[in-house]
Amino acid sequence: MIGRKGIRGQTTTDGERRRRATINDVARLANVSKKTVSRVINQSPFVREDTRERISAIIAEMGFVPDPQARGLAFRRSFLIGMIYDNPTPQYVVNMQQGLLDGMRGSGFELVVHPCDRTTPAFLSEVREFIERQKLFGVVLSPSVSEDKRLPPILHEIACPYIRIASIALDDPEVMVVTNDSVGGAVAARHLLDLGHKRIAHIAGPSTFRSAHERKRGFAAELKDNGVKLADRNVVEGSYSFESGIACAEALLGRANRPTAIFAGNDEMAAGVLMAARKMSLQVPRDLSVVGYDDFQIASRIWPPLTTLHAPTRDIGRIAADQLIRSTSDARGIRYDPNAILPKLVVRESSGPAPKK
Amino acid sequence: MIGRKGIRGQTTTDGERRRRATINDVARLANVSKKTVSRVINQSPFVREDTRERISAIIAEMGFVPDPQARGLAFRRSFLIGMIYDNPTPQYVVNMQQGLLDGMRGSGFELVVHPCDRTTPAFLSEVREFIERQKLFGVVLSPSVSEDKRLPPILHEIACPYIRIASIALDDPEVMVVTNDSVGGAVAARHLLDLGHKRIAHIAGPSTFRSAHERKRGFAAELKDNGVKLADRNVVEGSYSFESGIACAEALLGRANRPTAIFAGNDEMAAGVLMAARKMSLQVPRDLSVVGYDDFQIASRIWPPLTTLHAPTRDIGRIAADQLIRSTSDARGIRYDPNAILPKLVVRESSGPAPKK
DNA sequence: CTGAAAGCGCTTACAG
DNA sequence: CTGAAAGCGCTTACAG
Repeated sequence: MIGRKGIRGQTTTDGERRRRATINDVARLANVSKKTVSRVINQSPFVREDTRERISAIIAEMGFVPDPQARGLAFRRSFLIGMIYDNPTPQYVVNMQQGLLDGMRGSGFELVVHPCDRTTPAFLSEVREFIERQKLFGVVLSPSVSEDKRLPPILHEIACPYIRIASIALDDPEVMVVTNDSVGGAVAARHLLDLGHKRIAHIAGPSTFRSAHERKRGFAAELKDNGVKLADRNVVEGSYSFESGIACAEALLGRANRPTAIFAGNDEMAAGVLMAARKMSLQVPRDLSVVGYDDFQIASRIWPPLTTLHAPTRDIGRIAADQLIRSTSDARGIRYDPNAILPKLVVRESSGPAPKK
Repeated sequence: MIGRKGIRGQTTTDGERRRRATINDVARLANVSKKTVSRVINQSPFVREDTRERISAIIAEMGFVPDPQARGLAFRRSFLIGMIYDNPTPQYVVNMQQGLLDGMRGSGFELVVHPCDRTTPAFLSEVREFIERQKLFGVVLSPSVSEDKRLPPILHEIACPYIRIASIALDDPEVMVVTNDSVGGAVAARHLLDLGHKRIAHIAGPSTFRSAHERKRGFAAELKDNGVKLADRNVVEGSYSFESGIACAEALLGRANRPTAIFAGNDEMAAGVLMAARKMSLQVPRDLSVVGYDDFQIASRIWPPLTTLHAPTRDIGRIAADQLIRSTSDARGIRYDPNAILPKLVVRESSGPAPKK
């Protein structure tokens, strides 16, 4: 080799503008065809070991990285992963994105974000168009789009790998990351039972979210198993918003024989419960215990700091990306420990012993 | 034409798997060369009007959309816009993303998100690698990466268009969206002055954020113009975090002759101030007025609801994307009204009249 | 105003 | 195990 001068790597930073190295440059230097370089890039087993090593060394020295666009054109598939979501909570969105990026790091894939509105008529065709146009490598569907029955058939039709994140297994285990929200509901119930509560209420999330149903189901079942009935009149449905939390709490707390504990379907609604309690001059947790769900930042900012269920959203994202990337390789299959992503109770100051009588 | 059967549009949804239409399909149907179709796609003026109309009609009927990957390969530039950020606040990130997507809608561009850590040694080379590898169409830099002096020269070198979002004009106006945080600081000062406060303190953001400096500068200047000095001892520096807000507030409020009003550099720190005040049994706003900055969701969830400055982050994002996309077209130049993106005071319950003596 | 050729940087399908 | 040819779907540079 005639010194670094002949090498066109993108790592050189000496002012001079130079084009990035291509597969042809590598092939020339290695004295092989570009097809052989391609085999090394794509880890084909049909390359002699010493050839592979020689080429790998040259690739490393040049800092050659294959052009994802050219590769994508030839593969008829891009190296972009789409995150498709319609979740209204910023914290969830950011945690999930972070997790996906964690799982994609070093893989050469990039993350394209795609918020959408599941209630519009154009929703399905719009998502399909997006995927086909960008020839996405795959998509991660987060709640509530992940729960839409109409999407998987379309994704199969256009041969787009996907991972669905949802509170229960709605699909083949290999394409699911299950967040087990019913377990979280059960843990919330156990916590309140342990504190001696009997008159317990629940503010559920909107029925359009599967998580709302699962959190309620786990909560009610655990209460029932311990001889405490969650009366219908003590269950009201909110929209996962702060304002709906206030309204639902006012309804529950305005009655005679009001509940001594409320499990809200998420932190935002729990914050609304605290606000309503304050307006009604109820002390939390003396007069009323409150438990939320999510453990977003808000949980520790409000007063009193909120007892809640921590969902490891970022870890879930990392696992989802990992599964998606492996789904098209030989290493397919489920590799994560489902227990690692169970919701966990975080006890703060919004829950306490049931008032005596 | 022999009916819809001969047309390979991606809008057909009749089960049958068919490849997407290409420029060749359009050319064949229109009886022109693909080069002419290409001219129509790229809005070249060198096409006869009736030819253009005929081709446009066929494109519309087929639902033909050019493959961004192939186009990108030929153009040596992708149709991806990168958002590069290191802001710790989820709400900011999501609002900004939403705004960028608003500005990109219908343009054919997609948004690739790229969080990073400005403090690592590999930061610059990593960002450069990302842009070069993906041949990004352009990038939007949000604070605090937008404030890094080292980045623009690199972006120029690799000919990557960019927009910087920052509190002051750090660059050519055409590549900036300026958020005027000093104006927000001044408005906060005026509000507290109007309420009769004299002993006023400030919890600044970290000096690594330009916004921290600008908010403080505007605040101090407005106080000074009205004969109130912001004493050095009444200015402490936090990190924009909740915890730092608590610590700084404890330092300020623990002293004799404590301030009657605190302007915190953001809502998170303001929430910390409220938490500290509560622990010290100070009533807000009776004993202490608190003003924040950002008007994120948290501002209306905590107690008392926070008086704060609303920054129209989503609008700013939309404008940034719009500027970026236009920067490479004939329609370049600044098109937005700078007044439209000024921070605005939102008065809630955390600020009130200064205590009498 | 329009087109035939060559090329963007890779991979597939086919030989050897 | 390795390579020459053709192709992915577009655009640039050059003719006419």
